[in-house]
Amino acid sequence: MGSRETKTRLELQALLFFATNDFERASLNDIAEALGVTKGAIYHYFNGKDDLFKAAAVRLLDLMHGWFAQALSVDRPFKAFMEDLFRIEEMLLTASAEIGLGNAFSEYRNVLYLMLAAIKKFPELNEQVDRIYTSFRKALVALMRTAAARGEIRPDVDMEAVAYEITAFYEGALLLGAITYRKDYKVLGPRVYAAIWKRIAAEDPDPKGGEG
Amino acid sequence: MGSRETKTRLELQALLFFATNDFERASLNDIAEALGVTKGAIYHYFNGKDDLFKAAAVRLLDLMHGWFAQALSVDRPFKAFMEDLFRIEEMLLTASAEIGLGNAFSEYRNVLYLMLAAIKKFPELNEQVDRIYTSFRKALVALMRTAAARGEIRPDVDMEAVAYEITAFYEGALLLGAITYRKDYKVLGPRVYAAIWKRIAAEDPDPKGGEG
Amino acid sequence: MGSRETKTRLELQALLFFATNDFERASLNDIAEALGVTKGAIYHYFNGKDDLFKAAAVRLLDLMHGWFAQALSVDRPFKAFMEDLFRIEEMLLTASAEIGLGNAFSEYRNVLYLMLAAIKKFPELNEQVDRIYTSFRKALVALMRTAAARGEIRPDVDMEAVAYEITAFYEGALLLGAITYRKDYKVLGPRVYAAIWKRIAAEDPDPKGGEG
Amino acid sequence: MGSRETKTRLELQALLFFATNDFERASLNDIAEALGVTKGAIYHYFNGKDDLFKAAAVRLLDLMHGWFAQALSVDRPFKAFMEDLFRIEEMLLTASAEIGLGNAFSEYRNVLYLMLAAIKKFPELNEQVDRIYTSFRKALVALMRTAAARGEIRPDVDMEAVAYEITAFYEGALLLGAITYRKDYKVLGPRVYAAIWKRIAAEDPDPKGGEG
DNA sequence: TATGAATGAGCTTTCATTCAT
DNA sequence: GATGAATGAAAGCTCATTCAT
Repeated sequence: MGSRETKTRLELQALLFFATNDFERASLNDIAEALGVTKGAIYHYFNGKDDLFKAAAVRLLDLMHGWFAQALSVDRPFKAFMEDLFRIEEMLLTASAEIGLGNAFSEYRNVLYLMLAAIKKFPELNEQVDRIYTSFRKALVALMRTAAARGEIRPDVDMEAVAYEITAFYEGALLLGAITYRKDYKVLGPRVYAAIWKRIAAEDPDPKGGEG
Repeated sequence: MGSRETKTRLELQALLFFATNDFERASLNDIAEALGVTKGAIYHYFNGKDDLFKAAAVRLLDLMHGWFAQALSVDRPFKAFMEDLFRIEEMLLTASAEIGLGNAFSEYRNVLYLMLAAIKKFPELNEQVDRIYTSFRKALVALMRTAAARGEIRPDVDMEAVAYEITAFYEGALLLGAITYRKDYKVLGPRVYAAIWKRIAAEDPDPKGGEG
Repeated sequence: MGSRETKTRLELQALLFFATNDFERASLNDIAEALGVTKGAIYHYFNGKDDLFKAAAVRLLDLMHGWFAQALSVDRPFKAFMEDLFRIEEMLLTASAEIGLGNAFSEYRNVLYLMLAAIKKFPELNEQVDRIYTSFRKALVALMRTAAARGEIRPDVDMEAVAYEITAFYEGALLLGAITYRKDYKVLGPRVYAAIWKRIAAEDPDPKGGEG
Repeated sequence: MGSRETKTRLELQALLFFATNDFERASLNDIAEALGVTKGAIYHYFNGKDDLFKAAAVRLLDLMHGWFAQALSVDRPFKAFMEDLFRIEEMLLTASAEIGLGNAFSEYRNVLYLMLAAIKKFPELNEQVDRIYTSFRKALVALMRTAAARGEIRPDVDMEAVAYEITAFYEGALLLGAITYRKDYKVLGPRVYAAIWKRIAAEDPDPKGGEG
């Protein structure tokens, strides 16, 4: 196996490891063992512990970018997209398994903690994170434009605000799930999106405007 | 100065320190210096580095609980409350200064990182965190009930879902601010809340239902 | 309670504590707690941790001296004395309880370890230990002289050698009990002493000289 | 030099060091310096200070087992064996030098202290110690059987009791030498064994049964 | 390309001792 | 007489990193 492939493999395995192990507390011995290689091998491919972590984090951000892009690229009704948002863990599992990461990301919490740890340690990653969320919001706006053109949603919607609303609510719901261990978002998330949908839908299905 | 007061002072000073210094990366030497005591003194009051961190985290959660409770206890129009939400950093600054914590919490990001680090390290804190957010949402529902009784908002609103929506969006907006360093929430947050308000307000100020 | 009495009490309690706790591993905090006083109080009466230990050890040697002297002072047949030797733990228990030391010395092992630790730490104690064993052997010889005068044992016995034999065998049996946790001495000790007795008794009860 | 050899070397050197230095009082810095390696190297091979001590102690017990076995394996008259017992320090010196331990064990006291400290600290070593002394006694009994078959000692001797007597007296004599610093055993030991020999010898050289 | 023994700086922790009260 | 908060020196231990092989 060539050098490039080995390095990639190590990055993915490290990502897998850091999904469930705190970077600062893990020793390079632990990491090497988890990766099935020796410490020396790690120093062949990376400039040290920090470098390995950063490489793994960059790879995570790349993967997230791909996952988000893929989730938004499928052409389908906007409503269907919104309904799918909280199937994130299902999506993560499928995506993880596809690239050999197993079920390390079966909990979004792991992704969130890992991302936050990486950003805190390498503030320069903020740029990349920013790009991910900016493009996510841009893609949402694009989706809404298409949906408006198709007559799915009203054309006078403040699409930028709604895109931000969806993104922030989505992240917030996952964050609350991460810090309280209650997956309220599985139940309440769809209800909230239904309300948002009602607000932006082209034809109000309930002329009286009542909720619930 | 008695033992109890000193311990409390150390906890608050540690909280202050951890607001801007990563716990795992800080050595006990750094911490002791920042606290103006010797390492031995820390061990006199705490069972070690971790114990000090946990004590500081518990104190933070207690403070957050108090801040939230106070913010929700003032009797005023629901709309005014919503408009105030994103003045969090102002509120934090005032509250911090009051208890001698200076401006360590001038950025909510610091609070968020600290809280997440503490929860990851001490999962048992989840219970306390859960209590904070649960009571926050309950207080929101109570506020809405009062508002409905006063005729401010529509009585048929799914208050539970709206409370969750506000909480999650709020946290998500702050989280996005933390990981991207863009304070979009200062601009977009109020716009989103305006849209939510329009949806639940007793009298629709825009009979045509358009946004923006 | 006066100062002198308190000091004596502390020494005895420390002895009690060191009977089951290794001196080097015990912290002064542990000791103070076990003694029911504060560290400061210990420094009132002693010059520090080592000084306390030495005082306790000296007290132990004094007690041992007394126990040995008492055991040898009772006027009775020499054979009876030998038969009693391995009732040491019974004797220790009685003696300990009498001076308020409870059952800390229910195992001779504890006495042995404590004495060895003290001698190793304070080689000057060797003199006192030497005196104890020397006087034990001298008392044995005196007992044998009396016994010979009474016609209990043969007058041509090499009393010094027998005294040494008894002493060394006795200590050796207890040592083996301490390092192997097998109390063989309870069974085999009396058998060995019976053989020794047969050798020194005035009238050979078994003219054929067979053992067992 | 391979790992296994280095570990063994460290264990033997540690044994050498602990023969004359109290384990609890010695710092790991002292030990590392004496072993000619860094503290890190010690942690490379052992799980800490205690682990190193235990490894050294186990090695000592192994060596003792070997020494005892060797001393008892030579086929010669039982009397000659008994006469040799108190040449232990000579034997130790020879054996120590053979395996590169120099003259650390020129005093049996050192062996005794080390063994007692190890047993107190690691009670699980008792099993191994027990095996050593049990096999010592068994070997003594076997020697006596052979001697009886050869007509050296009387066949009706209670061999088990005599084996215990010899072992306990031997250990006791060495213990007294250790705690009083008087090597009485060098003079009195042989005299006592002479008396024992007279008791068990096949032909009583002194028909009148007198001692000395 | 890969190893793992060895390092040493710096970490967390312990604790006998002091001293203001 | 007695306290216990505070100290600081030194302990045991960790670990990223190096380097001879």
